[in-house]
Amino acid sequence: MKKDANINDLLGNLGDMMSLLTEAQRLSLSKVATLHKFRKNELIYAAGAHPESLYCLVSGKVKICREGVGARTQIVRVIRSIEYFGYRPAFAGEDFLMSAIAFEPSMIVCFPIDIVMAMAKENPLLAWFFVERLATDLGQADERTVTLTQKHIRGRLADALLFLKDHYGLEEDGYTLSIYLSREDLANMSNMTTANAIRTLSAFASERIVAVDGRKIKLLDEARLSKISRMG
Amino acid sequence: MKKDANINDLLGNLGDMMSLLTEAQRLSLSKVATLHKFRKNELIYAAGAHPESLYCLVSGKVKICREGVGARTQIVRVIRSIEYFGYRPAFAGEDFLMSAIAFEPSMIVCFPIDIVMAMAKENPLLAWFFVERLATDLGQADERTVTLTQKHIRGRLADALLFLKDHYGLEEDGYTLSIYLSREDLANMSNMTTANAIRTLSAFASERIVAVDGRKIKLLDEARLSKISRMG
DNA sequence: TTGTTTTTATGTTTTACGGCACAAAAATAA
DNA sequence: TTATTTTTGTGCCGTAAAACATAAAAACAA
Repeated sequence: MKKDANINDLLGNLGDMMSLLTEAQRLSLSKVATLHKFRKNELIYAAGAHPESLYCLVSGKVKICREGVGARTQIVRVIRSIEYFGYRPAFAGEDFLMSAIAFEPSMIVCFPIDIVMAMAKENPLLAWFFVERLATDLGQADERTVTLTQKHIRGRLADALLFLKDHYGLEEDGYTLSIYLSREDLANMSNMTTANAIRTLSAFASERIVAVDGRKIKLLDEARLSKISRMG
Repeated sequence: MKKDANINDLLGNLGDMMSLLTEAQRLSLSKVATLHKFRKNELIYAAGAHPESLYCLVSGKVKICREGVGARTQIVRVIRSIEYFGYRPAFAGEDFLMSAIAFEPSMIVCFPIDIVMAMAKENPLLAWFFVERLATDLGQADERTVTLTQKHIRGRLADALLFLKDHYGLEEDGYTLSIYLSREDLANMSNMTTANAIRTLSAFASERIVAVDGRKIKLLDEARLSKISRMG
């Protein structure tokens, strides 16, 4: 984790949340904000740690994951820029349940979470900013539980691919997912073994639903994917 | 759903949230609050409906559940008195994803959700009240996903039993769960078929981990249950 | 370059759990 | 009471997906 100096250039771009603050709050937050760089696969925070910061991903991509039974990892959420994360445990009065790891080189601004919490308890718009995000995430978490427990392997992988498209988008060609994941990460998103992620992705490729070139995945037939996601 | 009159007696007991309001807010909310009674298994709200109310369970017990793939129901959350529920979808700008159903005869106070939201956007303590609850629920939802997807049947049922104990408590004898669920409900909490819930509960009984008398379940050996929950 | 680790790929075996069928028992209704 | 529906309890069978094994390919290091 490398600390950097030119942070004030960035604070203006942390948009949605910053605009909810009073001038005084914005100023006092900017004084305690710190900028950090993470390399690919670098740990940002670890499950079990005590939360100290509110994180804002400025550039790059981040996964939030949980070690489950017998070292089986689950990717629970993924973060894109510009998105805030890492605040839930502090708000619930808990330590981190999840770890955050950079998918790719990432720049992150950190704010002391106790300061943010104190501000939220005085600034209803800031508090409501988090209400909306938590409410949305909770809905997604519940949906995800149903998906992961009730759909079959093909449906779960189809869901993961569509989710990645929705979240990180496509490249200029309009087909290629703009995030390149290992088969293992794909498996950890879809709650299956790596071997099954490989097999199922190959099956999709041979059915011309996707095209695979290493870690590049082209979604050739989103309608089929949606159907697989819904059906089985 | 039967509407009732003696609501003002109750509003004083809706404690934690009410105490966060200004005098004016408390007064104006009390004017629009309504009291409703639900019989056992009566629907309180249905998935797909547009949220209109904030619900507060005054007495009774409620399950929040989701119809999954092929009519397989999941019990996602359970509500005890006095607890607020049904606010998430409105806060996220969504319709209900879940249905709420009374486990047993229940009394519920309803407040118009748009009024509550308007108040929260002006009253940071009220907003923070929901932040804390949403943050806690989100943590539980994520944990639950790992449990349901990675643990085996015995572990999942053990979890459900311990969860029910934590949430609804025990009767005076110190052993009997103070909620009587059908095997089907137990299955829907643990993500398994009814037949497997019956089988596994019988297994626990023959191992003297629990004692079963109809729908009454005594937890004889919580340590074993915790161990089963952790191991598999 | 060559060696080493990681990732991808595919085949085989095993098993946990769902699906189905069918009683017995209990709850509810007539 | 008797009839009917719902819930509980077991057995058996099929299968989806994990576990295991092994090899090829790619990435990375020396």
